[in-house]
Amino acid sequence: MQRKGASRRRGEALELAILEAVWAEFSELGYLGLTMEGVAKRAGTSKPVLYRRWSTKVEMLIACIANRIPQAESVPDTGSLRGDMVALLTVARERMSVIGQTAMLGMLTEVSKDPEAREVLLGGLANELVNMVYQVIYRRSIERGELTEEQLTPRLLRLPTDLARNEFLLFGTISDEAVTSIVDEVILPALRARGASV
Amino acid sequence: MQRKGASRRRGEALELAILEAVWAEFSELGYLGLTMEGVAKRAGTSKPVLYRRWSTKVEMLIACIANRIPQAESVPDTGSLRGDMVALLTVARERMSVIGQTAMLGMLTEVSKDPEAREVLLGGLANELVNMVYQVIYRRSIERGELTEEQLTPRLLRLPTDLARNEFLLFGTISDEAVTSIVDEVILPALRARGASV
DNA sequence: ACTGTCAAGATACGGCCCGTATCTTACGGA
DNA sequence: TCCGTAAGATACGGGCCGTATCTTGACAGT
Repeated sequence: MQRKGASRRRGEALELAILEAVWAEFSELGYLGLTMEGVAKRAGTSKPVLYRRWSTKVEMLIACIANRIPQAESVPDTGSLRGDMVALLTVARERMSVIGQTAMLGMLTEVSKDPEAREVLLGGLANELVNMVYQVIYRRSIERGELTEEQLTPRLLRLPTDLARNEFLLFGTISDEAVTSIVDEVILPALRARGASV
Repeated sequence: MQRKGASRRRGEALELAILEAVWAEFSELGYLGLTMEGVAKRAGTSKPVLYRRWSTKVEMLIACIANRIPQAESVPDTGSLRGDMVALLTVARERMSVIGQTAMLGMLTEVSKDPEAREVLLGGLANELVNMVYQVIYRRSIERGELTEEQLTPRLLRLPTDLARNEFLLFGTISDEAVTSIVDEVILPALRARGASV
């Protein structure tokens, strides 16, 4: 289409240019306004080039986001479980804000038909946070002697991320008040009742 | 379009026939397959008739669901907070299953642009369950002397519904295991840590 | 019974985007 | 240099959108 004088791109250079265009379109028009045609035009390429790589818009967007949010930044060691947890939820909020409410809902929608795709999505983005809960925050707390391994369950590991996600899917944002009430009224009490001294 | 010999419907009779058609289309084709054109054809009417009532597909579906799920059945009194809570989550699961994962995501998507519409959706369907938590389950528990009013917070009232919704939005279903782990590892412990004897 | 009003119902339209098929053309490796 | 492969352009049928227009039936008031 465009790029008349330029040389023909291939491989990774092309792919990055496309993902760049995906992000630009997504940022300007939002998830609903994101179209294959628009991306192709913006990237100076054509639809078949996109469909050779991704078969749906969401798949493409997931690739784009995975490319933009490579690694989760670590959570600072605040010295207390409460502080760490607040910091984690803040990180979660920022990561979700980058994606946006509509896009998250859209991804879940696409992925709801295909359990395998769900694994990719949840395993890739959400589990990163869940793992951080377990491998960083709770581990620090165990080392401080506040928790024991046995007091933790898979459900408790998921809990912070689940509540943050729910809040974000409903309201498109996570207020400071939401963060503190989640931590102080749910997470910490649930741990205490299992014997933790947090 | 169709209904050649029949008399022309008006008002409520027409409206109910349309909502019937919405439900039929939705059940057969799912949320993504639901279209204004399809509904119009199935109801034996035409698109303008639909657009005179609802401006979007979701708005129409919400009206349909509100019509189909009028009142929440009450939760049986099992004699214990744990039993009541399990029963509530089971009711929540059934209500959500009727709607379906994709439709719930779709509704949230449409509603994400319009805070006012969100109030309608959440206030109408979700709050029904939240109110049941407060006005039925917790109240019974308070009467049994297990809880006091002061131990409850808005966040704790929302908690059961929030966790159920999150589970359903992610997986499209709420397993028995999910129900019990939510109750036994999160909700009850969180209450106990605040002084409840449940 | 007559008539005016209003919504039902039918149809058609431009538009957007989908997903794919086809063809030419450039790149890059052997 | 030649050849395979993928880029890039284009065109297509199709579906659904949302709206404008028109006719016709139902109902109410007199």
